[in-house]
Amino acid sequence: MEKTYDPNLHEKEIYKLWEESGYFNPDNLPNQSGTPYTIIMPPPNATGILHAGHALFLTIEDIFIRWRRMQGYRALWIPGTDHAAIATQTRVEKEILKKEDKNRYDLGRDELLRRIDMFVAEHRAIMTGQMRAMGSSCDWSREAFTLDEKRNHAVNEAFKRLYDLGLIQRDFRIVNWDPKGQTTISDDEIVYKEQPANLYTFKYSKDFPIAIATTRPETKVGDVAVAVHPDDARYQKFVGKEYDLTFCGTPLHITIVADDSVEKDFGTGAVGVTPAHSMTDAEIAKRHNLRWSQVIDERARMTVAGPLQGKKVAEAREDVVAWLKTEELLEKEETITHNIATAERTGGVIEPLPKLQWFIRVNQSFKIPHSAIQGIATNQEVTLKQLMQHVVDSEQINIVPNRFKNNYFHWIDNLRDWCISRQIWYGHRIPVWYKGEEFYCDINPPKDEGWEQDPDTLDTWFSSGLWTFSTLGWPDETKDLKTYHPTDVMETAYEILFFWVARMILMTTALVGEIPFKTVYLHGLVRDEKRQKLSKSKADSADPLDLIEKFGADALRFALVFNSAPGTDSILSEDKIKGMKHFANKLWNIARFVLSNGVEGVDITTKPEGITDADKNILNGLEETILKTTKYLDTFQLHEAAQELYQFTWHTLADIYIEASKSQLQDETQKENTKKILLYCLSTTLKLLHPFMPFVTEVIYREFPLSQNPSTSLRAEKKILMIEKWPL
RNA sequence: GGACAGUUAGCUCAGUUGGUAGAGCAUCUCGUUUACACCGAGAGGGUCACAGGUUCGAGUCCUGUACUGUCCACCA
Repeated sequence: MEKTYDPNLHEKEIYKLWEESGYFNPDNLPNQSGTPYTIIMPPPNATGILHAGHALFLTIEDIFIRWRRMQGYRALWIPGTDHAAIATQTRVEKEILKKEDKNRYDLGRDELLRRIDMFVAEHRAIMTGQMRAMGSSCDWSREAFTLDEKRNHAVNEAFKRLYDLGLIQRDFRIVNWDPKGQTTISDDEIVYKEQPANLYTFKYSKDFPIAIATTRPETKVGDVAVAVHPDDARYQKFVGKEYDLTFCGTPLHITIVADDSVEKDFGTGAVGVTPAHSMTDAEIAKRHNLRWSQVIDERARMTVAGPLQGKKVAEAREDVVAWLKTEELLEKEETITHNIATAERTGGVIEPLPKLQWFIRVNQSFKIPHSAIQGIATNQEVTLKQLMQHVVDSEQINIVPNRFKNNYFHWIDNLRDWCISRQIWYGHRIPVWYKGEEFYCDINPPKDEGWEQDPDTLDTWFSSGLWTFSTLGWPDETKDLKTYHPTDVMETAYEILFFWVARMILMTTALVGEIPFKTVYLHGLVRDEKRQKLSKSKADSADPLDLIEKFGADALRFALVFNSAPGTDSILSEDKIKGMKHFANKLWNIARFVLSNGVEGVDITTKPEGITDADKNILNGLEETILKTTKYLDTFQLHEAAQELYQFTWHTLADIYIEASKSQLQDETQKENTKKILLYCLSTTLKLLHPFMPFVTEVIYREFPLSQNPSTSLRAEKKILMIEKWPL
């Protein structure tokens, strides 16, 4: 053994040893009667490469998996990647535009998809390489991709079943339209940005009795009503009256309505209702049976006949304001700050538009075809919202840390129907065909002629929502599905609780009639030394591979979990990783000391007894560390487990007992027993540390004399630490 | 506007049923010994944001205040 531990000399070889052992696949584990234990990896987006944040989730999940595997569970960890529809297409389109000055329509659907596939293949290869370098003991034979053939099959089947249950419906509604990306997006893909804006107060015409206020005067050519609060004494006398007038060259028919949603104290207390270009206005319109008048198109240009026609909304706004000034209708112009809705991926300003789209109806009640969920019977009438609430409320699913429950329930309370159709090309095509007014929804195209498939694709979260069971073979009744579902832990970032976790719960309860997972473990964000959020879009984000090269995968892993609690953001500094590299080296040298003391033939199959006080103390200390580490892992406190192991290994085993052993080894009456205790402590410590620092512990274990670890398997010459029995 | 966190040693953070304040890094002193200088022995450093309250006892529970951060909603 060299004097200092050099990770680069060993890691690749050790990973190969594990991979070739076949034990990443639970079907090959020696204990086939063990309880199944499952984690499905949150699939990273195929848009980039992994950063330190991904390194954190890989580490945490690998710790759980390795620990359970050592405990004799049939531990399954399925790796995968996400096609991330909008994110990926946007990314590739940007690149093509920059390099070739071409847009998606110049290339055409087939060519764009071919380019995206190439891009994705390249990034998937990089990412799986990174996962291996981290030491991830996932089952590569079951690797999945959200857009591969099996997952596409699951998506089509899921769509059809939900459609047949009446939970998916095509409807003409106001949706979030991204004029830049030329697609609809869901409420969750909106990012609000605070910006100053002008709030204009004016009347439609000289004769109109009520002034209204708006930041978007150009939309007023689409107004059909003015809404006031029912209790507003100023306006009560006008309610029910109708006015015909001409606004900026456009004839308008305005009805005065009373609606509770209007705030008396904001602006003039009266709202110009534009049903076609505002969600809230559409709701008012619905309540009062008002018609819609669309005046803006998909390119954010005015469609209304007259002077504004064809103009961009920003220009039209200036024109309308100028007209108001000329006509002396403008009463007030003030600057306010307000939140502007933009698309998460393209940055485009959202234009609410009425469109015919596909929706998942979260408040629609249906008879659940099958339920193994406690408190929900097969064929019971439920809604998706109720299912999502029930499984968390009844604690069939636990969230760690618990405080995130509040967020979850709050999100569900505010949840509206989910728009799932997208006008982008990359993704799962909607399995619906049209012929005139006829619909055909099935997993395969209709046999007869004349049908045309819906050109749209599905929101990427639709396929991600199926992830925990589509990776296990659903809709087929596979052995995997029976064995490994529901899964045990969903380990992911708290950021993604709504986007993803909630949707997995929705899909799984409705389609499988089970919970997707028993525990949701949420980790925090990893920030760099400047407290900046790491993200794949930033070029300067530390590549885990660089850190591994510099400090070793074990040091990186230990630094990521050391002293950072679940659900809490943490800062990863090179100093911290360096400290953990020192720890790996310390362990290495403990091993060098123990193994250089002639331990060949020492029997550690039975637990040693202490002779001296030092002996007794270290054995007690070890016992306590075993108990504590196991308890901490059981309760998802990895940071405490890591801390405990660090303290024991360095400051108890090395600093105290090894020092004491030096004199004991000189004493003939104590010599043999001391060796036994040293070797026993080392061997046990390696097992306890293995889930956290798999490489160095495995390397050291291979240095044990053959007499200590003869292989029980045909697959290896020596026992593999990875499948040794956990000390408790 | 609503919700949730955080505020503990110079820095980064732990501290789960309330019981005499902890770790890593950094600092200072000493030290070369069957492993390790990526080391050892030792030391300094905190009225646990603030103000009340409950309690024999509060970093930990309750109320309020201040600052920082995050999420959700979104006002036309």
